[in-house]
Amino acid sequence: MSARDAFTAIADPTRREILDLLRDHGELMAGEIASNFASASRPGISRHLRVLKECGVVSAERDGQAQIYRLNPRPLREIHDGWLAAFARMQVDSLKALRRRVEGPKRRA
Amino acid sequence: MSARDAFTAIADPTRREILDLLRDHGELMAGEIASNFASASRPGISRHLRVLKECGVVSAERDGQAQIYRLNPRPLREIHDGWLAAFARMQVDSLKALRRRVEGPKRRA
DNA sequence: GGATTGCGTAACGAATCGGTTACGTGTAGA
DNA sequence: TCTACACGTAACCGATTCGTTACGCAATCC
Repeated sequence: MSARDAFTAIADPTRREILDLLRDHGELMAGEIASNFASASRPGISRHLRVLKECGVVSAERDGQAQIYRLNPRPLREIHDGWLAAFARMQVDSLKALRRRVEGPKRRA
Repeated sequence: MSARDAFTAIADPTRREILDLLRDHGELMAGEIASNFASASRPGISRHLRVLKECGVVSAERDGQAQIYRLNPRPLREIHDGWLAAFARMQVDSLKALRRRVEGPKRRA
């Protein structure tokens, strides 16, 4: 159970879809979430939900027999504002790229 | 060769470190990159570099016997400005959370 | 030409992943 | 209490991941 961080959470496309659903609907029962997927069975979704919970991007609450899942956007925003921001700020500087292409590979010691 | 997207690229902590190095140094030889890791051997890093290249977040160029790697920030910025932005915009609305805690779980049909 | 350097690849193994079916458990309702 | 429902978990499977060591190949240096 090593790398249970938000990067792991969003690495899988099915989990990203789950997060999309929760973002759009606010909160959803486990079954409601599962019924949105033809690509995976209910137990499969259940395990994705557990992973998402372990990664801290989702929280669950019992309500009778229902299990209500809710999004916790904080870890995602931390990625957005933290690690990823440093790369998003980089301009793709096509001038520099062009010069590289014209002049050929930069010689180094 | 299924999911070779930028989400896959950044899922692994070693690959994130490689991207950090390239962001800080502009461009690096494969060996220079590998020498920064005690946790992985040179062939291991070489394969990470291949994955990063397949994910489109890195480009490589031959220069003599050196292989020069360079960052391509565009896919990362696309994640930042695209999918992740929708979650980053969500405020964590602690008032709503408090109300939920006070009133108990929201009853649903 | 022969040795050295830089780097990729093949082959292998342990661990994890993502899916399945079958089952167990707690709550709701008759 | 008996039944139905919602959900999680166990067990199993094939595929992938991430690390290793051994090797091959092209370029450079003497």
